[in-house]
Amino acid sequence: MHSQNLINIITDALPSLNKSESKVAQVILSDPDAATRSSIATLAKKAGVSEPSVNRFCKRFNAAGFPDFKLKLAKSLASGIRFVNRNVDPNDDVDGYTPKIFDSTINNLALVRDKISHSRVNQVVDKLIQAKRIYFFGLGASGSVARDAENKFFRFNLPVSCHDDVLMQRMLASTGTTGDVFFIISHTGRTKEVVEVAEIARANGSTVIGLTAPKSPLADISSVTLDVEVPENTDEYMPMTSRIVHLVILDVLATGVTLRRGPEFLPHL
Amino acid sequence: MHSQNLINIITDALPSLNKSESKVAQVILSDPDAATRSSIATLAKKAGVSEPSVNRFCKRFNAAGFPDFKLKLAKSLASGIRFVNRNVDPNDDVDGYTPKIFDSTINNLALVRDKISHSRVNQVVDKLIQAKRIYFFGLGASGSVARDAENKFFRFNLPVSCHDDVLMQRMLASTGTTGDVFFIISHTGRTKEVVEVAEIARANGSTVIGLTAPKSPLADISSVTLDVEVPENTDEYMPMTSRIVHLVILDVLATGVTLRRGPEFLPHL
DNA sequence: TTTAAATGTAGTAAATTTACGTAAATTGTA
DNA sequence: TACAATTTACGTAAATTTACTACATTTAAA
Repeated sequence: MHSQNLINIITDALPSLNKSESKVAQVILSDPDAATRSSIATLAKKAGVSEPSVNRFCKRFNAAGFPDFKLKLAKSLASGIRFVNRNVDPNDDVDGYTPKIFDSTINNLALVRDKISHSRVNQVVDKLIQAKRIYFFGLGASGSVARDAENKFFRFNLPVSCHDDVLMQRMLASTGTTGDVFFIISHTGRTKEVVEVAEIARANGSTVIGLTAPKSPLADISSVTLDVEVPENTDEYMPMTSRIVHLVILDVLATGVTLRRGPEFLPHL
Repeated sequence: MHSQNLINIITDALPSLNKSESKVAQVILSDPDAATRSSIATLAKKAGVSEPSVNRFCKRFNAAGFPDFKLKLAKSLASGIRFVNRNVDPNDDVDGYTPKIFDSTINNLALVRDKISHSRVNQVVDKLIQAKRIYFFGLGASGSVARDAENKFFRFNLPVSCHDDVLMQRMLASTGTTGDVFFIISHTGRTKEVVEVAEIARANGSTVIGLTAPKSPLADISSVTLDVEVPENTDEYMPMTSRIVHLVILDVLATGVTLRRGPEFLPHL
């Protein structure tokens, strides 16, 4: 938990708020920028609550009062991230859907940036450096993530390979031994085939790293899990952003490995 | 155009200010953060001027009034920290490099979000819908981007394929005809082989869409170019973020195609 | 039914802005 | 250079808006 964004904090606290507080929260989240420009009276009216309720809301989030809260909110907005996660509308034109898709991706990245466990990242970097051999596994959309990872790590001169078909994955998992690392990427962590492969690998003493959803079957069976909690896709037109998050996490891991190994292992481009 | 930092604006305007205004400016510049937290009265006292002078100062800098000015100042302070593209330092530990890599990716996405030509996106969506067949081409890191695109568009039931080896690309380009769309992805747009493939495709009357750097050879030869101007990688430890930007642009295109074709073509998951 | 928590009302204090008047600076003219 | 005319800068005080506090009422929980 690094520089937590006020808007994320409010979103997280949403379920624990009482009636009038959540009304205030909704108004603020629906248009945070407008909130920074309005007075306590107008905001209270918009939310259908009294002015002191707004004030109490602010204090609940560690602000001295309403003006201080607005200031903090403004700072949160300044990061170039528009947190209002508007869904793609079937009637949207280019001007509509283009920024929405960018914003949604950016938003999810910011979320994971603030939530990802640094100690887990460190653990995984350890495992990758110690690995005799690294296998990147993924199916479907995660297949191209695995391929990207292979590409990147190969340039670092690490013993890697990548497989996106179940049969090959299963075969390799069953011939793996201690010292082999199976890096398994999955959005849901619930695909039967993927979990089975992980089970086989672990049964043979290999290390399994899961880049997947927390509390999923794959997460449970992995030696180390990198949890990626990306909100459910509520909108059918909105693309799956977990791929992107996975890619960036792999960038982080690659950087971690490079830094740990020192400059003499830098890739030659 | 991004709005310049308020602190820079004030510094620049310093010589053109009159007596009391420059007094106010100096107090604000000496400690901008304190300024955001103080009232108009305390600030006026500190500067040795009257309260309306402070108010007038704020209005001179296009603020509605003092509170609005403080808000803008706060944003400038926050964005100064966030937008500074901090590079990965060889001595960084996990807590250092992890947020830096996320931030760098997020910043680039925000940049392209604000710069991408919506009319170009529309043009490309047109071409993709009209295409008899779509080929996604990429080499190296762009190869996995191409694969991801194939995956996505395939689910929309479009006639797509993906190729990441030069020989196959060249072969397909030379057998392409009018109605075929070659979607070529390249970070630099300067790889000799990639440009050649584009040339061959165009010579045979096919449409070439370039997802690449502006003013590059590939951009020049493409029928339509989607420019991705991602700042040069100054830091050797910082991963290439253009891949991610490319993926998101492909998400945008896929969404555009889906919306244009209507709900009956929605992919079944 | 009692108690505690949540929310609202009304009054007050603080902060901000406006209107207006005076002083300073600038300009033009003799 | 001196002096009036005019503009611009600045401050005072009043008006207005805004935010906060103390207390009352409602609502929910025990």
